[in-house]
Amino acid sequence: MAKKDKYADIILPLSVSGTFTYKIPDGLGEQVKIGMRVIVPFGQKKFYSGIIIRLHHSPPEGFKIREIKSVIDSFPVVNSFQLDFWNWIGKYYLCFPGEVMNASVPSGLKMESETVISLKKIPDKNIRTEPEELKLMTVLEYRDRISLKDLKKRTGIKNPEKWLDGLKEKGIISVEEQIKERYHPKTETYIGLNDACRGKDKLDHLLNSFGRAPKQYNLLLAFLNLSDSTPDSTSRIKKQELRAVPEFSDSAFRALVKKNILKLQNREVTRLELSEKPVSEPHPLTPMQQLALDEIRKSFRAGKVALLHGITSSGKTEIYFHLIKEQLSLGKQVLYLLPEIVLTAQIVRRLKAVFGNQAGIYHSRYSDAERVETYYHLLGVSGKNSIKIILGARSAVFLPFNNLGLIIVDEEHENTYKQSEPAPRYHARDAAIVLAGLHGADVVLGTATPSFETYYNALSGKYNLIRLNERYHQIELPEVRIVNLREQYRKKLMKSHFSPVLLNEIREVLQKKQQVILFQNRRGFSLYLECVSCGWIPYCRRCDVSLTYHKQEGRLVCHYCGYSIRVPGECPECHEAALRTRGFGTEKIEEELAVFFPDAGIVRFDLDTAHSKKQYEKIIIDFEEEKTDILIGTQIVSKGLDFNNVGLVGILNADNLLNFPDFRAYERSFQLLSQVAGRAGRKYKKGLVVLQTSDPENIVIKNVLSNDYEAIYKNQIAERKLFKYPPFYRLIKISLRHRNIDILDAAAKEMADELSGITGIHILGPQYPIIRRVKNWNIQDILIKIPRTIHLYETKKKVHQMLLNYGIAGKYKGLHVIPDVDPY
DNA sequence: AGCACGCCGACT
DNA sequence: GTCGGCGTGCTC
Repeated sequence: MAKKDKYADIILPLSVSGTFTYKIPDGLGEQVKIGMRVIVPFGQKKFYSGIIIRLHHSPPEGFKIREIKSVIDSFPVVNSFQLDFWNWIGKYYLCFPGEVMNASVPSGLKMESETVISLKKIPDKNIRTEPEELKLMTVLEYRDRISLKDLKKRTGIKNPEKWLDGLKEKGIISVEEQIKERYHPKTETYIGLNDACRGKDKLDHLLNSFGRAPKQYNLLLAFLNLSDSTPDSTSRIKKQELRAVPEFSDSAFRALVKKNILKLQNREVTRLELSEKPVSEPHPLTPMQQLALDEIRKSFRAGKVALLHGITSSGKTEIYFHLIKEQLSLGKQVLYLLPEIVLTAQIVRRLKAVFGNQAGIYHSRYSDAERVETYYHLLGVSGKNSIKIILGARSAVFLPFNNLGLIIVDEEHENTYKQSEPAPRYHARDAAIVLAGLHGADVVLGTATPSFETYYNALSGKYNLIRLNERYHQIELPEVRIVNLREQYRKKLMKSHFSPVLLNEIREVLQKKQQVILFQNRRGFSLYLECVSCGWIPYCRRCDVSLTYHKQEGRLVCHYCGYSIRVPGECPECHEAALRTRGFGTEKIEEELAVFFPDAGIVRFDLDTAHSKKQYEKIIIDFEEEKTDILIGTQIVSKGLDFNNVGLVGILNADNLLNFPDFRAYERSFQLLSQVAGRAGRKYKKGLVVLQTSDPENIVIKNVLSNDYEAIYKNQIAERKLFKYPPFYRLIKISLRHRNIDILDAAAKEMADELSGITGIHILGPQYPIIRRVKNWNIQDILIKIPRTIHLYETKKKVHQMLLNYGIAGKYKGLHVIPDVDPY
């Protein structure tokens, strides 16, 4: 009786529904385990690394089954907690397993084959060849192994397959699929003294033998010095250390190696900055903080999520540190989530000081290799196992934890926790709560301005609410002064975008040697061009937006698709006049401020100027060390940066924040404005906030002024209930895209009709979004509202099935259907 | 997601 | 007439 064949269900990193089943080759039956990576053939020529999620004996029917090519790992790289978590993400956020895998596994651990062409022999020159063949050969003779992609780029031939087939037939080239490993451990070369040269006698003898090679003699002496050696034992030193000494010469070094006096050794080293020892303790808590900590513990014992509602600078971080320490002493892991933007040197430094090499960092500004190493640390791979705490951005929820005791979600209300592109469109705060459930771990949500969903959960008793109302060192809350823009414009008092009040206060604060932060919401503040004569405005060819003027490059750029053109010399429409700039950006404010305050150090802080981790940190450190006086920035400046000497925060225009057409607009405005205001007046000093708006009577502005979170919450929660929005209803936004607008409209209408057939749910739309065309894709949105009273997963399943049918139905070919659960 | 196959416009 | 543009369907 032949033994039963084994099969594996495998997730591949693709946006397709379901998994793929492969046969496990007889010899590999014992090796493969769930969670391991394997290489499998896919389609005509490709190979991918996929992850095994199920092993079984039932051969699938309906297609020819192929075999796993090889097993990559000797241990699972995805554990069972992760697989359960992936499952939930897919089910809740209506996305495919491959999409979840893509978000979870660092790209350094993913493999994909590429076509590689190699030159086998140089053909006879007098053979008649086509010009394409000649071009290909020229490149191939220069680089005799090259990927198909590169070859296409270098020759400019779009479809070289035909010519390559010909060359292959003639035996000139060979074509193969090659799988590249992307992650390589970092190594450093260490230098040691060869054993044969050890001992005083041998060394003396050796040193005397360099009569005609003084450079080698000096270098060896320098090495012995550096390596702090006795004649009998020399420690190894890094090659780069030796290279730094003045005696170093490459030829002498090579000679010493060749003579077997020095020996080289490659050692794997970490890319992570792991400091060995903690150098400080968590600060002792104030009585208020201690009280809060006790309350948090009480919530944990009751199995509830703790919401720590602490005003700015009430010292939430210190409470976290005490909680972390507790978990570590229990041998548990901790996940500490922060919104991307706040992951600055400040908090990283503090965490490392207190927890040493037990603390690891994980976010998108880290390199691929660093991410793989952190991932391996959590898996506990060969010697890498020190990390117990992860400080990370949203994607850190996917790391291979196996023993989580606590998850902290700081600045819980931040919308950067929600991923909107690409799938999985998950919310890290919500996902973290589910993840904690899988591990039996506790959760703390911390914020000064809770999201209304979270606050609702706290008031209804689902979460436990803990208030922390006292500011550190009894710093007083800043004074907020409102400037009525409409009135100021009417009285012609405005100087560009600055009211006299704001300019005066800036001047005064600068005189007191204090610093200023100016906040400006980016939306609606880009610079564009307009024809002086006919009013024509340059639009993107492919998107429904005007192009933004970039002064430095002298170009007009589309912020949605990247399309860019040079600034035309005259209006292309009427040919009568030139174009002039309209609107204003942070650059312009910087320019104007420089005129008003020529002696002040002004710095712009937005995604353009803070591109890399380095630039970003430099701006912050310069401001911290008071090398700059005025910081102008977008939302970036509102996020948890602690500065000590900010006398004034100016909000240039709150209007377009308030007028944004979204049910969360007031919630977000309040959060943003109070967070920005909170930057004013740290450490013993009361600060001032100048808020410019043309709508001073607005309820948000009123409550920012009185710092009344409760009031704005009560107002908005009533509206949410009335208009059927979260937290009373769950939302799914379906975004439909099609090249052809008529097909799109028809599909959207039919889908909305069909969706309304599902019992219990409400449909809004279809409607066009604000930007109704991006990259030549026309867009329509349908909003589904699901009441809390009906079964969520059954409803979602029905909806998802319907959506999938639209994707393939013959009638609406080419329709893209993108579900976004709990959209922002 | 990539890759192949297949059907139409624009150049030799 | 061919080349190559893109739209469509499929991958265990």
